[in-house]
Amino acid sequence: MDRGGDRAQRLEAGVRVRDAATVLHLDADAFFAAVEQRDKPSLRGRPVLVGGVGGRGVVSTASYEARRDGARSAMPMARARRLSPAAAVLVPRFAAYSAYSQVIMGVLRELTPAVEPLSIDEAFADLALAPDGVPEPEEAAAWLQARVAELTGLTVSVGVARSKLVAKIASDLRKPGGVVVVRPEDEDDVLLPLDVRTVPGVGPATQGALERLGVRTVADLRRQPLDTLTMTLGEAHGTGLYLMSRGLDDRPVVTSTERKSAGAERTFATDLRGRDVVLAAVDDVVDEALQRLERHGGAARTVVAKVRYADFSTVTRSVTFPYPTASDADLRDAARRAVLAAGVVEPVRLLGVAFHALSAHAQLALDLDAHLFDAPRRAVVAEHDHVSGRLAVADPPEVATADNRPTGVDVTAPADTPVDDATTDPVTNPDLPDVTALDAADAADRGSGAAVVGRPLGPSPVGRPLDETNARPGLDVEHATLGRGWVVHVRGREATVRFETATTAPARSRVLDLDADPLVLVEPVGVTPPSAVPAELRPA
DNA sequence: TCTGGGGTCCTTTCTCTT
DNA sequence: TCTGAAGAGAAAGGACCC
Repeated sequence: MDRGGDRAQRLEAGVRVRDAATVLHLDADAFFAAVEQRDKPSLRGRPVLVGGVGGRGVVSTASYEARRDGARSAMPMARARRLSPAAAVLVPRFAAYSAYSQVIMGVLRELTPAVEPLSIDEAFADLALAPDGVPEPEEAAAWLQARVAELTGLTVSVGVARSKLVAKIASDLRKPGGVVVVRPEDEDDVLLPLDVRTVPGVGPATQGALERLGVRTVADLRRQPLDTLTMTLGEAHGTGLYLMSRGLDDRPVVTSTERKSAGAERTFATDLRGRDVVLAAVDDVVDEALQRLERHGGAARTVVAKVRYADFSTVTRSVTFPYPTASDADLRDAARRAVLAAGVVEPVRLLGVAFHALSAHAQLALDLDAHLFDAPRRAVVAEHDHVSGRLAVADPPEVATADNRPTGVDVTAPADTPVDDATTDPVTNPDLPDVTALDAADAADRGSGAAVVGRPLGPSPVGRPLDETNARPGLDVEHATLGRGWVVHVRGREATVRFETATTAPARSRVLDLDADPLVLVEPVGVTPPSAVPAELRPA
């Protein structure tokens, strides 16, 4: 027997799939948009786009009404708005989604303690570990949907199968609000006709590679020899797809996973020019990244900077400490040096900072370190030159400057860089109105009643008075006498607001003079079960 | 049409050590 | 002292997911 076939046989024999459909996958339908429609009654039944509202924003979630117009996730927001001109365009409110998510995960845990959240709106659950015996898949799914609807007013789609792979595919087959149970004997009927793109892990690049092999469906994929797939897609991906095409997936439902990295990145409305402007922006991004790091252990050993230039090319550079550190100053300094190592001479579109090799405790910087390490608390900047293939390692300066920089890295700003970039750039100077974004907002507002205001938000504005600089469409606000509502649009000192919540009737928008009627930005109210809505306001 | 932001995982290339 | 092989670890880039 040929070695490839032998290997494939061993591989298949090593996978132990279950013999019954006990893996459940739950997926909340159009989650962000659905939560917005719950919390904003005037948007129910209307197209809603949630995502970045600046000139470079993309759609995170489109409601089903907006999808009917052709809007999709990951689509540039500008295009989505052209396709769905009546859509309300809102910024994401993660605090609200997180509250709804916790309720949904809690419902799953009523069913079984073995719940693996995949993201804010998706989870696996192992029905085989249900405390009171394994439930029938259809009954479990129906109960889940009813309970989630009762507590949140949202719909979820559910797939149940004997593996994560098939359960996840199944939950996607009858969205929204569907239940698909695939029993082992029916698996091939479901899997084989599917487009290979529906297999998790097959994105545009893999699809293109498979297309060149003549593979379009899962059935086509199954006909490919293992060696062909591993040579085309690499060892891990190739063997993974070989097994997936046969429904061979024995990954267990894992209830806890360790966070591997934490970071932040920001795309600027206008490309940044000049070293000082870039470094100032790095500090803002580092602040956000440090906040996230704090929530996930607080210490990291590696700092990775990402720089995306105007032409969309992306460069990453990293700095690794001899041991994990929780020192904000050290981590910030490392991030600045890594960004400089990436080079900042061209216009910068995006800056990112991520911390890797996380740990709960930073090692103490003992005097001993001075003996163990030539320079304690000093990291190494490694500059990997992919053209020459050589790695230049330099002892970086304590504080990087244009004259005092890692070897072989040109971080000098162009001589003609204006010194007042920070004061002319609307991104770094929030005092300047973003005229383009506001004009676009007006246009959207006329069509939709919901609007767009530009510029990224700084630190959390909750608790601050609403004004033109911190206003974003969809954010929650409160008025002393009119109560809670949400921002439609702010121009100058004039705010358009709808005073409505999940428990009120839809409200007309009201225009307020912020000097006479100040509004305060507030946290989302949380999850309101439909039963809390007065009976006369509930939909028939 | 013009491409977000949070992540995970994999592959390739290289260095260092034994 | 030099050379080569093997393995571990780091760095960078890329694909993918939601």
